Amino acid sequence: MSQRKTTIREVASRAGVSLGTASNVFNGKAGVGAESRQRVLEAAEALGFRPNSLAAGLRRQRTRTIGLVVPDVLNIVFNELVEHLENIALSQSYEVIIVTSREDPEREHERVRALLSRRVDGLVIVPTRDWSATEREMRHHRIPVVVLDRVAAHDHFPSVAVDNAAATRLGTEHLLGLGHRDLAFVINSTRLWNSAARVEGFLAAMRAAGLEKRARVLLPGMTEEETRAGVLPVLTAANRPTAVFTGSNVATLGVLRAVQDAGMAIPQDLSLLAFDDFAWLTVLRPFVSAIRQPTEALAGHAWRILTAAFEAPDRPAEHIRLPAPLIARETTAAPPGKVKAPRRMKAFKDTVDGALP
Amino acid sequence: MSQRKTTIREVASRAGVSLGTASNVFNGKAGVGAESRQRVLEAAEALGFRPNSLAAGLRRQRTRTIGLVVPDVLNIVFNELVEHLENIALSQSYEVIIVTSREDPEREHERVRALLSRRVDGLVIVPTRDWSATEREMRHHRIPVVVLDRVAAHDHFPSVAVDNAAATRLGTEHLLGLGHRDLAFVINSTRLWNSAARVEGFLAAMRAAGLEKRARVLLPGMTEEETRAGVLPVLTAANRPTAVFTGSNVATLGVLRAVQDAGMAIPQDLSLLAFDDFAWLTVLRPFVSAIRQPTEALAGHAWRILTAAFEAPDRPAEHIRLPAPLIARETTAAPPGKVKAPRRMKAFKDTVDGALP
DNA sequence: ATGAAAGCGCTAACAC
DNA sequence: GTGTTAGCGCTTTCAT
Repeated sequence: MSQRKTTIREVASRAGVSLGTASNVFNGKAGVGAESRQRVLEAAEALGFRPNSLAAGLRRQRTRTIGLVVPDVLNIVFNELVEHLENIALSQSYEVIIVTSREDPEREHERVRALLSRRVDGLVIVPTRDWSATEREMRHHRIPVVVLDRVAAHDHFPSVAVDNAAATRLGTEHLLGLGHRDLAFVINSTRLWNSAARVEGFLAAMRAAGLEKRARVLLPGMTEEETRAGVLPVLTAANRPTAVFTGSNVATLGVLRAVQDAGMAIPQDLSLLAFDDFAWLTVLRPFVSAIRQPTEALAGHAWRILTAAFEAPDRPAEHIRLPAPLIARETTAAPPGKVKAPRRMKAFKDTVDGALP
Repeated sequence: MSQRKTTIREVASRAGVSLGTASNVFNGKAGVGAESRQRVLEAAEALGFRPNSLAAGLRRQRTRTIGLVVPDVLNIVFNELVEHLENIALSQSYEVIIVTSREDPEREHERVRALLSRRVDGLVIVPTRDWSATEREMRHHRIPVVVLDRVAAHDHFPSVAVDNAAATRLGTEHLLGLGHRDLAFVINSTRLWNSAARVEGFLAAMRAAGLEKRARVLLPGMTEEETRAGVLPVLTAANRPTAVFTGSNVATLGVLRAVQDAGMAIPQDLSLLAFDDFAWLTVLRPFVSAIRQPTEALAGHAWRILTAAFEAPDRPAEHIRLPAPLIARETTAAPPGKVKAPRRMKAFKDTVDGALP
């Protein structure tokens, strides 16, 4: 190999036109004779010409490429976001370059710098816990940015996410309505702003029910294994919760493993409600009740805001919050105590002891 | 924004050195005075300099970037491949640009052209059913390519995959050993060469057991929904199989839905063996027996071969086939007939009628 | 050890 | 409608 690639110059000379004319053909510019155009196209075909987008981007100072930073490619939520964003982008003849931070602020920063070096026109980022360095870099470079999913209360950049607090409030009320009183909310970290909002929604609902004392928030760590290990003891304790609400996919996976280890049955011994829904939750038993994020709509807003910023860079930051519906399936049911001693519908007043005999 | 980005020239002049010296600093070239180096670094920091990799790539004629073409970002197998490949690449200070074909040969071709325009140094591709156009393009451009996962019997390019036929032979023997005689193998399409190999392994094992008449191969389509719709009637027919072996994730998902629709219980009514294993299969009930692809090893080989081709482009194509282990869990058990009329261990000789009463 | 200069392949501005 | 030309920002000889 290493045989030099065909350049537009060679195409032009083969077609017997000037370099500029050939360029105009490939860029669909008006003012090229039908015959010349035809000859250029033929020459390009014959020579196997592939325009060098490095050169074009360098010259044009725009790449029609956006960067997308996600923490992880193994998380289905991010996959869906990637999928939708890429589809929208392609439909507008933009491309997206995906990089992953692996929940590591340093790697995130480094990956963003790589994107900046590639001169992407804009950036969509799902940030890590501590992305201040990354954020500073982006601000410094004055590149259009949209923060997706893991938003803060007051992001400097425009942001789009689900209304996390409302979503967990909804979920908690569902559990409460089923008769649960001892609830645990399991999430990886509250350093993520959206996680904090999820916790907040959970707590708010518990508070409204006068149950704040019975509300437990577990923060076992960022991985599935840490979650399993951290949750297991509370599941096997005498005063264990009767329902667990997980704040993310990895939390759900970890809790499920802990439940396995504890030899418990869902929903007989324990109810489970998951944040983030996807296909496998609906096909293996028990079907998991979940809160579904509208990933396509999220991606759509992110794209809209980003491209608007291409036109008008200095418009005020828009902040979108979408509702996330709850889908009740098989894992959320009445607590075990309920069966033995049916409650008398005192609406959130008294208690049913969820502890096992 | 639109404020011009800092260039290496500005950095150099601020540091009081020539452009070339600054360049040498950023590329870690020897022969730069410690003092100059220091000044350049400071200037770069102060100015927020980000080297323009478009310009560098254009000049250098190499981008230290590889392209990765996958059919889909929602399939966990491809996600794992992406994850591992990206990690290896980054550790060698290469980057990877991921594009998706969505199982569409035209989109695949178009995406590969985009990658070519970006002047990636090499390509790893998980091809679609009919990638002849794509393949021709790649050959024409004489760029190093490795075919991953969806390999053919005799690929022109080096290839790495699991030994598909051996894997399904293994799986089929497992089912046979459990006492099943009426087996169905469900896969999306045999136009994928690796799928063809999977079918072949299944058939070979059935033939070896003298059961070729009882072997059924179902090709319901590329989507989960098509699979569900196509499989449901055969599951509810009088002469239904007692075990289903699915050849891919989407087939598994579709079959699971069909099983749901049919109101059947796994493994009591039907055994299920899946090709491709992952976390959720091990955490919701029943735990699904599966054949696991060693994705990390696959990615490792792909990378090794690709980078070897950077050094020696004309070496003969290497073809790697790795074994894929079977992990027996809860979904594979003895067929229902077995309970009523235990077989007398005539080793694959006679039959147990798997049809339900 | 450092500087000057050529040029990677392309687009856009301008001339004809 | 078409051709010419000047860079885009960088790396890489080649002098010094």
